Amino acid sequence: MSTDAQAFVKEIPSKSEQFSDWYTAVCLKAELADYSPVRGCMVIRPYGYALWEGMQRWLDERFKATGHVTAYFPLFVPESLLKKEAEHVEGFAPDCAWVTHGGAEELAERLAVRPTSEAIIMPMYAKWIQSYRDLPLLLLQWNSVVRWEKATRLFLRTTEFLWHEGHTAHATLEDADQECLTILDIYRQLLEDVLAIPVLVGRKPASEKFAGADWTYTLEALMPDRQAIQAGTSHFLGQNFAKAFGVKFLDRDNTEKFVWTTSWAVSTRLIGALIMAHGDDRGLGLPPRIAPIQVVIVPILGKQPEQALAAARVFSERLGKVARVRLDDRDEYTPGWKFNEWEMRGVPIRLEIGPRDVAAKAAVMVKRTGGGKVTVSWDGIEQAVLTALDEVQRAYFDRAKAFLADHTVEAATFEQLEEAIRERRGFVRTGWCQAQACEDLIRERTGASPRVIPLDDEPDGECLACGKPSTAIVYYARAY
RNA sequence: CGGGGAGUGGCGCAGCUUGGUUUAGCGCGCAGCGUUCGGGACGCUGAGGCCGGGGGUUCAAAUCCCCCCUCCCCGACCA
Repeated sequence: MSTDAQAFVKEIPSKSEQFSDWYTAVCLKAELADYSPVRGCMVIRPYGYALWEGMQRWLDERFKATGHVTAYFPLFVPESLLKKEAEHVEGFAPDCAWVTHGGAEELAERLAVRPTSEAIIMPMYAKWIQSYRDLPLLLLQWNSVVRWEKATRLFLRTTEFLWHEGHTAHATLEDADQECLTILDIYRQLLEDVLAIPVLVGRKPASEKFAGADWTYTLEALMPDRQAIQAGTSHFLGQNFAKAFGVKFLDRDNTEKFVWTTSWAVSTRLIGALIMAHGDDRGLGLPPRIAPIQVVIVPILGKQPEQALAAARVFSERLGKVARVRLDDRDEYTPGWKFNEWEMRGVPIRLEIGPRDVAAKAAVMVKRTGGGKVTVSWDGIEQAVLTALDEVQRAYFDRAKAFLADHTVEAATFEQLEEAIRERRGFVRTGWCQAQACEDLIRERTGASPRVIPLDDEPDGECLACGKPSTAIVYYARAY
């Protein structure tokens, strides 16, 4: 029996020793996703999709509260529209999937399957926006986009992926920039408060900005393999798209002006970040605020299952009013099997209810983050569970935050930066003169890219590449 | 896109080097019945496979040759 258990555990590779294999195994075994018959495209299974729905619900509430409304734009982008903004087409056209036929007929103009939707949305904005009274226009859509990636990984990079994309138009630069920052902070809250993933918040260096943007704000998280992952972006598009698509409005002063636009997104890639951030050798680990099942109740059935089952049902109903609860009353599996199964699926809290508990009017509670079994009495079990859920949420965040702190280092010299990247220390904080040549040199010599220029960090020291006084702080890392 | 590795019942694999006693096997899982149930239970019975696809070589191909597809891992580029 114990040897079987060991054999089973080995089905999930070690997270610390075989991170990539571990990641793939967890995605598949926890039934978050599966491979599809289409190259590069994954199937998001119900348990994985429930994570996405959780993010959607949380975000949608904030988007609505900040005045955004949801719309839907076409899947296809005519090539002529995609080409209107020069930098944009250069960035995205190489990775587009193209529709060339409708039925048997060849199309006069081929259609890109949207890699992002600016180019199909802007013509509509040109039509809808006439006056400053039409601004700001705050729209978003929930959709999928397609980018013909060469190498793919479940959730982290797939040919088609799900996201939302916000597209807003404003009368002034300041309004548009403020919009970017408002969204950025909503994203930060999603990452930190819900997904328990601490992030660095800032701007992208020019080389990493969105194709067609003036600047891009970003959230960068550090994964356990010490690679950075871009967790969300908010783009200040300036008047680039407005000018390319002729989106103008008549202002109060009776002069015609181009609008200022933004676009922003987070994708199902966040599910990948979530898996990597909190899982362990037993499988998935889910922060309670995003866990589709927060509490699983496992009755210990034994010879006289009725009593334990009856108590479990009562708990299920009571706790169901304050948390997302699953009663696992399947009689074809033993309790031990279920314990392992639900741990592998990352459920934050488990309650066991057996004959002993019924006799003592108690239940055994176990947190996914550790601490062993504790006995809780039936009275006030709701409060005990809610407290435990908070503790698990905090434990994940604290752990991730400590990891980030432990893997953020300073580099005062080029050699230190080189070594920190080579040794995969994580984020490396340095000064930078913001010259492209210096960035290129560092990229070439170390393999690291500048991930983020923090918003709230004053420049100090010198640029490691050229020795001139730095004009910005930048965090380097290897990245997904 | 380079460099490695892999495709054999649902999953994990063996068989391939040296083609033929292999009727393609093992473990897990699955179905039925019974016994079990506080950390991946057990017995009995049973179902399930044109060996990734296509071409070739041969009396004979899971096994040898060629082409293609897909996936995984390690690197270079992108949410």
